[in-house]
Amino acid sequence: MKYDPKTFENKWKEKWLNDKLYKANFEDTKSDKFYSLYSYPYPSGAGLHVGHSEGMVANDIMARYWRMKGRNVIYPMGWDSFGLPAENYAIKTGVPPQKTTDDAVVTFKEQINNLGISIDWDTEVGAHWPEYYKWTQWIFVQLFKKGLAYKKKASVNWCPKDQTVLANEQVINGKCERCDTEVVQKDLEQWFFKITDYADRLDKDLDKVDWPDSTKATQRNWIGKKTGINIDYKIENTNKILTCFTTRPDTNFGVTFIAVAPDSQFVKDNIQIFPNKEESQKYIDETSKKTELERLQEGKKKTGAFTGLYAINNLNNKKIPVYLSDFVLANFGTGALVGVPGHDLRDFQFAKTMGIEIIRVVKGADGDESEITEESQVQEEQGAMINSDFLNGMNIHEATKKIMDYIEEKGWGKKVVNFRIRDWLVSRQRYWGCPIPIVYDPEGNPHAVEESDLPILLPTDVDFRPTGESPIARSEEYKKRAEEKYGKGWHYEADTMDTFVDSSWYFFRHIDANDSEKAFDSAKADYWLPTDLYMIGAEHIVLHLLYSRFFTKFFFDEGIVNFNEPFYKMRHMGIISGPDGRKMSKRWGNVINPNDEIAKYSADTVRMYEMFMGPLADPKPWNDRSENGVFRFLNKVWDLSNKISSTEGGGTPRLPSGMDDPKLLDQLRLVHKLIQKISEDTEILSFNTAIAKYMEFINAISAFEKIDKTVWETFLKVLAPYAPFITEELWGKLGNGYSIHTQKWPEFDPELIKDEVITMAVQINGKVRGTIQINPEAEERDAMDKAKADEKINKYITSDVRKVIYIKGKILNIII
RNA sequence: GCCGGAGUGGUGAAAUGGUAUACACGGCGGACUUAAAAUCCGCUCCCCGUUAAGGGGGUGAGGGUUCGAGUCCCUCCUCUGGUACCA
Repeated sequence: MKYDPKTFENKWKEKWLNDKLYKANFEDTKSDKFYSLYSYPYPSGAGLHVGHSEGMVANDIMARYWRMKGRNVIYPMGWDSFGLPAENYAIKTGVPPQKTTDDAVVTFKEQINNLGISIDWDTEVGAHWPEYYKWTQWIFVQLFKKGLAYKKKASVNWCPKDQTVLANEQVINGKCERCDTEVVQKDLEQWFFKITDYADRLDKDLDKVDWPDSTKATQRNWIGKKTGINIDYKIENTNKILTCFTTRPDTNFGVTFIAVAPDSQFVKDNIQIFPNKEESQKYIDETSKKTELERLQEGKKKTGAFTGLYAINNLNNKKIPVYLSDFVLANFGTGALVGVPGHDLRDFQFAKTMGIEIIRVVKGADGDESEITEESQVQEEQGAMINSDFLNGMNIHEATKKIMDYIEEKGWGKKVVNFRIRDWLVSRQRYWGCPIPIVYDPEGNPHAVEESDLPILLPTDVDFRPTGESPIARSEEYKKRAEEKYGKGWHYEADTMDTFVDSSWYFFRHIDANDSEKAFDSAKADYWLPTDLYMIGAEHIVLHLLYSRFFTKFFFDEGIVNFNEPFYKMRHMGIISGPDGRKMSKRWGNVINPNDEIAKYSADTVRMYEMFMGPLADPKPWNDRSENGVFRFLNKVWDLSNKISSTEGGGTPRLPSGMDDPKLLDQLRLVHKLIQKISEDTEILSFNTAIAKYMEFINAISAFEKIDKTVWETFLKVLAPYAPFITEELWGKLGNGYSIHTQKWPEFDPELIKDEVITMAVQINGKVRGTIQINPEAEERDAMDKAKADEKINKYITSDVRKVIYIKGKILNIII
């Protein structure tokens, strides 16, 4: 009979589901556990794509492997089901987001099951389920109570097309990450989470986790920890102080101006006393009209206005003019900077434009001490100090230390650490999200909704069309609900939460998904978390991780959990491009749908091909022909099952002692080596090489007339995590009880993986001249004898042997 | 600019400092077939050599460390991901 997956894949899928074969054991809190987590997908109408399946299969192989190794495994799945696409679809078609989403979830589940992904569906969660978002709201309330959720009027990024606020992280080059529309600035009352309180820990604790270095670097970059000093400058003829943040106080003798952000607090407070008040106001008005994009596009072209104020540099009592300029950011540092045009490119550009003096305080390349007139002379990163009084001669790093201490001693400033990261803006003026559990009294003061009154359900009587105001503000039912509950004039917050709030804690809910009393059980969380393998697309490495880590640390501080990092080991799957090498897209017609591939070949083929394509993390193109190669492999596996010798195997494990059949010994050697290699490769997620080893095994074993039954059954067990369907089917056909997936992972016998002879390369002066057959444990003398006995090698030994390098089992190198 | 990652056959890719190119695809030749598909067998880095026996070269470029380098170090080039008036 031929390999015909259609006759059994569906059967096993149904049976595994009905039997709940992959149920996590929540009673067990002692065994080693394995939490296999795939970043919960957004259930889009397009269904599962090959990127999803790639990550899910990787998680699945690990889950299946560790189950067979005896660990208590949880492999949950959930839905990132709030968000813009469903809402935009509703605006276009009138179909409620609820329906679109629920339909998509059905499709996703079906597809996941078709691939044989071993999900415990009892742990399913969905961001849009009231029983889930009740607890998202509960978390908001906890943050609010601790002062970590707060409201403020802020200049925010506004997308005119989506009609909503965007987080800094969602603005790419001044454009909306979702629709590419130019983002504008708008002043609005918004809810924020105070993630900046956690900035230092978010940076430091990256040392604890096993993540790709690039991911850690990106996180660190985003957090942007900067050590520097805030220096106070007296403003001449006033009692005002202007504080500037700098990381390079070593260059302070080269300061020739101060620049202040036009929208900074200092300017707002003191514009009245600016000698050049009118000119300043004009500049402020001009710059406030610019969009983020315009500001960026100006690039090197600096603009500014002189305030008429002068600050005093305590170091040398020099008068420094104070300017306004929009290259200074109001929300970094103190919103003001000391300008050192000789040693900062931007300061140089500004000084040139405004005609400000430039002083060299660091020697240039090759000790250049000449006047700085060209951009290329601006020395930033290294060098020795000059024109700097007591700092002269020191390198910039020494000088930085020295002057920081000096300024602090004198009381002119204070060392500080600054972060690039901003508080997390969570308000969204959209419908399809988690309602913010805040109610306003008639005076407009916000109050947290009582925990017993959660969840605040999303109203259904809304008009989805965006107007810039949250759609649920126009719900009559929502208005009435608040007034009935709290009295006339009271109303609920009409904004919803950023969907990143939903996804920042879903992995906590998975381990206690049906708890109606609390968000999750602490003891369960302490047992199951942190996750043991988190697969996530490289596109999520900034926001989602930062926010999830923030929540985890908050829970830790609240005493809810005893760990402070949620994801121990994390890996990324590389993006799969179309067969033409281009990004998969409807536009190019190169989208591969896992469903079609399953129909064409089999679920096992799709699984194994996706793992065989290359290293998990690498980007790689789809290749239908290579996929066919994996299908051929599975066909061979199927066909070889007909070569089982039932008389020889008999189901009793054989040991090498007393073995009389050399062929059986050879087969045992093959399969035990396979166990070893597959275990190794699987544990380090080297799935592509593991599959190559299955293929080598099949190529080698097919040379035998008959295959021992025990050997074959061992092979099936070892293949089971990668190809769950065919192995289950063949396992049963050989008369074994259901299910192969609950079998114990075979252990290899160390005696059987040793080679008796290996082929060793022999080098003469480092050049390979031949090979010898030798026992890997043999001594140097044996190796030399064998080498000399080999005519091809011996003919190169033309003079006295000066030195011999012999490494057992590796190499013989003869130096003459 | 800054921070990552990567450059190996026609292609996807393998190689704890130890025979570079495993495994697979594709290609070529053969078997089976009326034929095709499927399947099976052989060859397949480049150059010289008659197809052989033999050599020689070769992992983006150039240096270095080493008995020995795709792998480690330095300089550079290219591609790629992220990020950017962050003081």
